[in-house]
Amino acid sequence: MASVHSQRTGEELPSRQPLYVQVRDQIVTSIEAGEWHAGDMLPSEFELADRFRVSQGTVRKGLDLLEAEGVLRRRQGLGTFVAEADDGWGRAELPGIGHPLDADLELLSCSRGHAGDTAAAALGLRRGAAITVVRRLARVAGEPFALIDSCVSSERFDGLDARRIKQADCNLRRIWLRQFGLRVVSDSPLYRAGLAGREEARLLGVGLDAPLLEVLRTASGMDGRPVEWTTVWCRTDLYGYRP
Amino acid sequence: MASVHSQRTGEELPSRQPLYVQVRDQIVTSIEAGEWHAGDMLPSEFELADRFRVSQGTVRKGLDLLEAEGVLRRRQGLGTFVAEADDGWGRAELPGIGHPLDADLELLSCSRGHAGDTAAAALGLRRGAAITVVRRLARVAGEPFALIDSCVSSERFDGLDARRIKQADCNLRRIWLRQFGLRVVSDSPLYRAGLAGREEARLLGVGLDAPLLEVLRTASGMDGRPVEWTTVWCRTDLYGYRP
DNA sequence: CAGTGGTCTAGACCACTCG
DNA sequence: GAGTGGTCTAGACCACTGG
Repeated sequence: MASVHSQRTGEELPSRQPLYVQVRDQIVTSIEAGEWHAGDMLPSEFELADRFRVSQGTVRKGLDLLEAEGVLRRRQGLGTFVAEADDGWGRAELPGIGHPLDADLELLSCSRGHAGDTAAAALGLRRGAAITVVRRLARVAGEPFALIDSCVSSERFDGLDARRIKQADCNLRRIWLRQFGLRVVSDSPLYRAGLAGREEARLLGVGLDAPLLEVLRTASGMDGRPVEWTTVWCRTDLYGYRP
Repeated sequence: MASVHSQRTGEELPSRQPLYVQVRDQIVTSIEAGEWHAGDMLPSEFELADRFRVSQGTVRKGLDLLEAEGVLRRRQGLGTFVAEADDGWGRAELPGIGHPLDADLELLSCSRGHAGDTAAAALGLRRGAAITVVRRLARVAGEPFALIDSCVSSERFDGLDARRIKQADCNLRRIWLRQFGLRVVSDSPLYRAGLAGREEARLLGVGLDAPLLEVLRTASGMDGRPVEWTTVWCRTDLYGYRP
């Protein structure tokens, strides 16, 4: 990797990235291309250094980035592994110091629509652009906990439908990665409190006007551009929400 | 810093920390001891390397940690600077992509009490231990936005009172640092949604049973032990909450 | 035991900021 | 130009894991 241009097809990227960032990007690209799947062990740092024509320390710095982003997991004496794509909707947790609880995801709907002002701004689309809205329900111990609406550009994720989502166990990030070759990372969310409307109350099993936690978040691809806009409506009478 | 024991007074810490962690700890200790204050420039990496008897790369790794924790700020060509202690209660932000808004903090009360189960568990104290509760109000553009209750051990923060808090512009972290020589970092918060009680409604200027965002968070010292337990009640009808 | 990641060093060069 | 942080290298040794 003596030079960016010698290995890239000729696109761009902000002029000149440090080598360790290029290493990071190359590894993400390889994962997105299907060279390594979730659970696979990556070549050793020295092998990667050889492959990318950089020193082992530079490879390590790139791997450090990816571990911090949750893309890789490393264990001393064992190796570096590709992490399972986390759906990233959040987690339920008991307020008194406890571990995150397991939740089951259920697909409620997958429908087409047009971007309103908020969604368009969040996704960098023009107002009225075609979007696909995926509505899911998260259950904890069988009880409804969160209603999750995710919006993506219909153009970018062409062919996204209920069948595919169910096949992927309702894990959207897994679909982005395996079907569309795109690994995303969640941005920092914005939080609000609101009251349950008719629809939310029915789906979450709470009374009308019950207090609900609203979590607003975008997720961006490796290039930093937002590709997913998610709103979570969360009842927190039993559990708290941990990002 | 050939050995931990040669420079430590003989306490403990998990057996044997890496050198760069020891560098990090030494620097925090120096800041807490008042050697460098907020805004001060630290010695260069090479000077620090000389002082700690390690290589410049090891110093850098320690500084990287501190920058990630928000303790230091570094600017290429300029130097490394001690960051202002951030109070860490959070920030208000307009839901449609915008910057965090400035908030004014007002002290409502500073009172003594006894730890309930939650506070005791969160702070690692015994139930009923003496605690000091600081209640503050955050205003955005003059309008009440958040009610912030912070609990600390009265024993550890002996002499904490309203006068000191006002002198520090209601920035508690600044007091922990300057008066008690302790720099803390916020842990990941837990979120809930609730309804405004009589007290919260009055102070925040919302109606009874208005939806409020509840943020629960501990903050821990350099040694990882929790020292501050904060609950934020936040009205989010106008702005969102960003951690 | 061999192979992995984790730490540490010494030295080089670059990019930025200021006077 | 002098001084700073940012990147990169090559090589060494340690600590952990598995067979």
